[in-house]
Amino acid sequence: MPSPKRQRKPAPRRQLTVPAILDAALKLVDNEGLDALTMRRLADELDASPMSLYRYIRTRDEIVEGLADLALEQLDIQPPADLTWQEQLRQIFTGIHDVLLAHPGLIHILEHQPVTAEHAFTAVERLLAILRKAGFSGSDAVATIAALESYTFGFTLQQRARAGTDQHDHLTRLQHLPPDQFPNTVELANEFGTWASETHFAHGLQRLLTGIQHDLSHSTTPVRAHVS
Amino acid sequence: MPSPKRQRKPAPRRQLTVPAILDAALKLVDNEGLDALTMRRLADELDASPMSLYRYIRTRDEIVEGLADLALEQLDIQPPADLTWQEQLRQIFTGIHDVLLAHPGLIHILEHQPVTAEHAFTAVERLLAILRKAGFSGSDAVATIAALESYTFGFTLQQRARAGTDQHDHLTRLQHLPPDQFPNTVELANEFGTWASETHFAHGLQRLLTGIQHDLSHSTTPVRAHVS
DNA sequence: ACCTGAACACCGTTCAAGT
DNA sequence: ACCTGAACACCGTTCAAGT
Repeated sequence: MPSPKRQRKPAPRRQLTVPAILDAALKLVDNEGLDALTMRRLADELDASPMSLYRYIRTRDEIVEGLADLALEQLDIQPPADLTWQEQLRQIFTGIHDVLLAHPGLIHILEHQPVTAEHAFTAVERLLAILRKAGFSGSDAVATIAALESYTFGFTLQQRARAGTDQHDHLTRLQHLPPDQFPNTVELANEFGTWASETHFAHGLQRLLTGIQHDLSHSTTPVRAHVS
Repeated sequence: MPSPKRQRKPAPRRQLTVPAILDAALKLVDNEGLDALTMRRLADELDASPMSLYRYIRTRDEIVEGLADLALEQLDIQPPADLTWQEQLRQIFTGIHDVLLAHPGLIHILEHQPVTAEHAFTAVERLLAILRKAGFSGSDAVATIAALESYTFGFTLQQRARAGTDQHDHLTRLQHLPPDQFPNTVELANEFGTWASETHFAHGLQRLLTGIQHDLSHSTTPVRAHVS
């Protein structure tokens, strides 16, 4: 005796939405890497057929783009304004580094399609503001951002690549190189155990900032500078 | 009247060899990107069946590893010994940058599997020698190499990503951001036309070297330094 | 409107078979 | 010894069809 109102559908069947799809995709990419993001795997995760996703996104690449934006949302870049510009930059790029590490797949996304995401623009705007206020010329500010971004990006990439390898193997391999051809490498093999560590990141970032500051304070001020 | 010696085989059919396979693979990757490196495509290029390649290599990944080594061979890093260490480092990392640009696919290979290739070791050894001679401690030398490599790597990656996008589109998009939210970005939109240019690379590298030098000359000398 | 199964043109790789 | 075709378990995506 079936009641007229009984509902036999397996569950209220949560609606598919773009955010739900992106959430599932980010989880997949963080846990298993960008390669694991297949339409079929993703659909499985959402208890749907691969084709149903195409109602919401046009192509797999569109999902990938969306992921970049999603992860960059976490970049809430507002260092205290009373810090020196060096310290503000240091905090911002350390924050970027942290987000990149937290989402292991993100870095492989950003390298293929340069950051056109909305949230990237707000970060750039804030960086420009800090640098202009510190006295950088417009073109110098842009060059400076490019340098800091390159360093942060490249470093995190090395860190990621390193994480995927057997560290012990690598060190013993270094130790057993022919000492006549590789005297320094063999002697310093142990030092490579800390290669691309967090300490290295902070140290290098600091050095880059030092160089930038040195450059700024020793260049002729743009105010009525004469070409000699 | 067939002569007993006549050979009817369609051509001497050049033998497949590992170097031949790698050469074809590198050509493919340089021209069409890492994704174009398919066993089937590669076999086509060599006028063979996909399966024949498996006589010489165990897996596609093995080809990719081989490519890294192949491209790094071109790194003939011997700057004149009478230059300052800064200048020697500058030349070496500019050289690395050039090789990475010359083989657009290489960078996407190196990021996934950290450089364990034979030729990478000789570059590291030379860098260590230069830095030790300049007075760097062992651990500092390693940190310094990591920083310079990160910068070079990250910069080239941005340059590559940039190359794949419509530059004009990007600039006009920057120009038309809401000026109240993005005043600096809009004002400096034109400056982004030179983003990740060769000039930027040289400038940033120089600044990083300046920071490294500054650090070195201001740190306590390792000779009988007291901990205060 | 929303979802789906079958199909197409691709992958890397295994296996048993050809010369 | 060297090469190969068929097959397996995957891809992204199109298309016509289901409710």
